[in-house]
Amino acid sequence: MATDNKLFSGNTTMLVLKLLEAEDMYGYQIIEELAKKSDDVFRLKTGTLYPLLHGLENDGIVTSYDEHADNQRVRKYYKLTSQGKNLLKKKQSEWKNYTDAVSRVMDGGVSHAFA
Amino acid sequence: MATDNKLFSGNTTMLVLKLLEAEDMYGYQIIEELAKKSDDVFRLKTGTLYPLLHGLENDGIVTSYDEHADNQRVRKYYKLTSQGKNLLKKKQSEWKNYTDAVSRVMDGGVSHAFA
DNA sequence: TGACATAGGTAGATTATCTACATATAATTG
DNA sequence: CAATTATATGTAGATAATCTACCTATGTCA
Repeated sequence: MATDNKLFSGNTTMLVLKLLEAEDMYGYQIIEELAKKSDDVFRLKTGTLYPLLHGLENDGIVTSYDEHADNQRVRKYYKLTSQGKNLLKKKQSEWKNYTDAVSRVMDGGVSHAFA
Repeated sequence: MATDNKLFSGNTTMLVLKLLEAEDMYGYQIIEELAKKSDDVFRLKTGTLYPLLHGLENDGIVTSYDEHADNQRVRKYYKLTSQGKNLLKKKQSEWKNYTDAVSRVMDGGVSHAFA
C-alpha cells in the first residue's frame, strides 16, 4: 500500500519511541518492526531513521549502547530515557488531538484514536 | 491547543477539498471554517492556503470564479471539479490507511477513522 | 483617526523525509 | 568458490509542505 509517507509526516518520532518503550532496539530492527506492525505502510529509509535517532540521542530522548549478536555483528541499541517517556506521552496526546480534529472536519463525528 | 501543525502535515489538501465538497468557498472563509470545525486545531496561515489553492487550480482539482458580496468586496470562490472529487476520495482512503497503520503500531488495535 | 476584521497575495526560511551513495560483514545460492 | 542478498550503520544533497514575515486594499467600529 505505502501511502506516500512524505504526505503524513511528523509522526515518525512517536512511532519509534513507542517501539522503544516496549523494548530496546537497534536501527535496522526498528525499520523491520515498524514495517511488520504497520503491514508495510511504514518503511523507513535509513536516511530517515539514523539521523532521527542521532538527533533523539543528542536531545536526551534516548541513550545508546553497543552489543554484538551471536556472530560478530555489532549492533547499536537505543533505549528510552525518562525524558523520552514523557515525550512519547506528549506525542500521543498531540496525535489524538490532531486525529480528533480531522474527524470533526471530515464527518462531524468523534475520533476513536487510542487513548 | 494548536498542536504544532508542521508536525502532522500533508492533510491540508484533504481538509480543504472536504470543505469544498459541501459548498463553494473563498480562501478567507476556508480558513475560518476549518478553525471553527476543528476547534482551532487547524489555523491555516494565508501563506499556506493561497499558494495551495493556486496549485490545486493549476492542477485542475478546483476552479475559481469571482463574486462580490453585498458590499463591493470581491471574493474568489473555489469549486471542486470532478477530478477534485476523485482526489478527495483518494486522500480519504490514504488517511484511513495511514491512521489504521498508526493504530496497529500504537495499540495493536484497529482504527476507527471515518469510513 | 486609528484599530481591527475582512480579503488576497508573495518571498524566503524551516524542516521532515526522501533519494542516492558509501562501507562492511554474514548467509545463501548457483 | 563466486555472486548475490540480507544485515547493519551511516552521510550529503534534493524535495516539498508549512511557516514567518511581509505587502496591498476595503469595510466597520470606537
